[in-house]
Amino acid sequence: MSTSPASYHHGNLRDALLAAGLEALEGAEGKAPSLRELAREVGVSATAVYRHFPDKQALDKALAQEGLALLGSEQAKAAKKAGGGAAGFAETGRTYVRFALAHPALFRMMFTQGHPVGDRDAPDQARELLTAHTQALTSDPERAETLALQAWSIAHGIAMLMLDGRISADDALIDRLLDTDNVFP
Amino acid sequence: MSTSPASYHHGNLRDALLAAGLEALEGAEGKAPSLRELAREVGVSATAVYRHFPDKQALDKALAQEGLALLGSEQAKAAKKAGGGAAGFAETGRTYVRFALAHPALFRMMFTQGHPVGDRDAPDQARELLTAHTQALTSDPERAETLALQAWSIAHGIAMLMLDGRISADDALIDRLLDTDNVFP
DNA sequence: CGGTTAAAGTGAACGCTGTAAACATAGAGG
DNA sequence: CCTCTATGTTTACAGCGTTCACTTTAACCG
Repeated sequence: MSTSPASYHHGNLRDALLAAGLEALEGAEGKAPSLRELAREVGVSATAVYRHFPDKQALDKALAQEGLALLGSEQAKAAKKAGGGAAGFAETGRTYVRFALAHPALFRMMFTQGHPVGDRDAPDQARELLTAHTQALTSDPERAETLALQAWSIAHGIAMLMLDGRISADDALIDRLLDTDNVFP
Repeated sequence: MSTSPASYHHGNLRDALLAAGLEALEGAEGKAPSLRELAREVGVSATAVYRHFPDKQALDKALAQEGLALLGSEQAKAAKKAGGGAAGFAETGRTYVRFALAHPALFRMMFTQGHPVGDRDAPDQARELLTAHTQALTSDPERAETLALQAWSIAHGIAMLMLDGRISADDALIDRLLDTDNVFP
């Protein structure tokens, strides 16, 4: 399964670009990779990228969705490990913030480049988990949606403020702020 | 008090750049202005900027602090108008989110370019209001800090998610999500 | 008042970026 | 085997942030 080295046609440039992109987003704190940088990394001319993505933003969007899927799967795993229910729900929140701190550039990309509110065509496991969990907490659908958005907001707010260095990125602080005993009684 | 028109020395380039920057951040949704663009706007060569800011990031930082000051003053005014106390506190939250929606690019700049957690040398009225309000709610200092950071987080989360188009930027929704009856009982 | 000095401007140049256009290659199907 | 098309390449352009060497001008001081 070697990456066929010196052929004119790469084989699966698209996947290679996404892989290189994800890797680049992990290293070198916060710096999103340039299109040319990725092309160089993969060993291909810059304009070859345009055979697979209409423009740089499309590439970024694809990376964002990879990130979204990754977050969703991590949350699902964490919730399951915690035994589901309220404990599982709480764990998805912690996982959300920790994910942001572990992959800052990816996380930013996920929301900067993400599809807006009414966007179909993108499965979002994280979102599904959220609504499922809150719907289990109440029978009132509107109340469930409010809870969902409040929970999302607080986790997202903590994540962003920590990423931006406004509050210290401290694991104990995450727990303290997410402690839902008082927030969602 | 005319801006002396065609002199070699501009007079107060720094202020003019900041003003042009703030204006640019208002128009043209989301697009942060380039250094050259600002210089053009002010009628000066690009490199003149470097006499007043060491690099672009310093300019952005200065713009961010202008924004922070603006937010603080709007919050203070809103809190006062609401009569202070808990009602005033609630109003600062609403004002925070509305400010973000009214000045999206500025708001992003404020947090992207902002001074990190331990940064002195920058008065932050918004932050002061926050701690003052939460300290009035409880005698336990740690509890007050937790409340402050939770309140900040939820407001910031709502603001960012709305700016990024993840939840609809709806005024009624802001009130619903910030409704602290259940969040901070 | 005149001369010097330093602050505040200029233009050209560099390497980087995203993107368009015209051209080259190679693998698949008739 | 030949052709067509998907996928690559090279060249080019404008815009970006930034450096460097230079010019202008206002302010200070003897």
